[in-house]
Amino acid sequence: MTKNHSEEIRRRIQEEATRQFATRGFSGTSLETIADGVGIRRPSLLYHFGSKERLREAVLEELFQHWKDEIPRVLTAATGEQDRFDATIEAFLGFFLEDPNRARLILREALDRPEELQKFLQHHLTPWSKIITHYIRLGQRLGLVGDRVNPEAYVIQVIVQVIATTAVGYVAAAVFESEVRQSREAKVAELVRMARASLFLRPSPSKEVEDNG
Amino acid sequence: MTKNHSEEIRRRIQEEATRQFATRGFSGTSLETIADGVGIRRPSLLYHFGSKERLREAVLEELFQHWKDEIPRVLTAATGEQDRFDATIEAFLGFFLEDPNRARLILREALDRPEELQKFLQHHLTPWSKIITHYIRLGQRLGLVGDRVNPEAYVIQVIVQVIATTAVGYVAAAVFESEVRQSREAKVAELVRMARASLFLRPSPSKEVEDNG
DNA sequence: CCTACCGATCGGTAGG
DNA sequence: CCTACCGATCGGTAGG
Repeated sequence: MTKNHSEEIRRRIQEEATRQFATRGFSGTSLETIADGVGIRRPSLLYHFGSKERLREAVLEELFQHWKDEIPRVLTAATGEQDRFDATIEAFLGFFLEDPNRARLILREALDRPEELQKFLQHHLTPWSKIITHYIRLGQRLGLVGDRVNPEAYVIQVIVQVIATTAVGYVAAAVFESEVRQSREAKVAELVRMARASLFLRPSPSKEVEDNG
Repeated sequence: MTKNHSEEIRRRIQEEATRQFATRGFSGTSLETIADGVGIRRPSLLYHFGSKERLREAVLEELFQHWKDEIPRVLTAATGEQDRFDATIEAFLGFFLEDPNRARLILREALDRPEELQKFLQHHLTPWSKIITHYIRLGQRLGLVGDRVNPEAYVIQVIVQVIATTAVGYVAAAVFESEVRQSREAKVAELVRMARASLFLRPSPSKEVEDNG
């Protein structure tokens, strides 16, 4: 009884905190405005999360856990080279498009606490990024991927690109007047086109391509 | 005499504020720590810049002015298609590589005050970004640039990529262990390679290419 | 350029 | 889950 209600209010606090931390930043958000958003008083919030710092940790932990759960589901799915590329980048993009605040939180962590984010990336993402570079090198041996591609640097660039575009891409779009301003879909489509065109040697190979003589 | 000294201390305050705003954010920085960094007291700082908000405006104005001055110098220089591409992206990248805090400040503005940044981009960058898309369309007519390139979306993606990579690229590099971690140069080289490979149809055309029959 | 001081807001605690 | 209260820190002002 009490427990269900307590978990529910905890969830609502964490949800509100996620939104406010993402849009105004950690130091730009006060516990007062979070409590207001939930409809309770600040000391009540502090009963559920002992301190502002603990609330921040809970928000990030949920985000990272969600991300970690998503990765293996994606990488183990697809089969062919092109297939694998499509599935990976679409799932990766989809995760952040589903809620751009995820990308904003990560970008803010990269700016505010770079060392801590690096530790998380190193411990939880390294095995998976190594798998991706392994497949890129396989593609190079098969003659599908250009030799001038630097697999590690390529993966880093795509990660940065996906997160930055979903977080603040709409702001950058203001370099054009509204008549030609690009929709979110157009920007995402161009991102995928660029990632693909700068990886594969041929524009859109069929799945059976195996002979490169 | 007094004026020279006053201008000098103003410069030092602005410099220190630029560094602290970029690394800790506007709301994460107190006037006290800025004054400390300069070696004066907070009320003395407030004599030069009437308020924290005015200091922020001065910091951003300097950055934006510097950027605006740089653009025409670059775009009017180069001649050929490939030349123009190299000169533009190198100068654009160089501006942020020279001081990554510039990229961090812009990224923070995009997160903290998106509407204001959009206004700046719209008023001061639109003419120049239109020139770039004009040249991309010229390249498409000449058969040098692929038809599937969306000129506006491409420009937006490259802008986002350059700023995000120079601001926080080194953090993302932690997805690999230190043995294979990429140097700044490797990441920048890959960024340029990706931008080029996803724009031009042929890998590295010679400069004299003008006949597309 | 300083010291001294201001009200407002911050995160957090006591006690119920 | 609340009211009442805490010290610390915030940006900013007075006055010299």
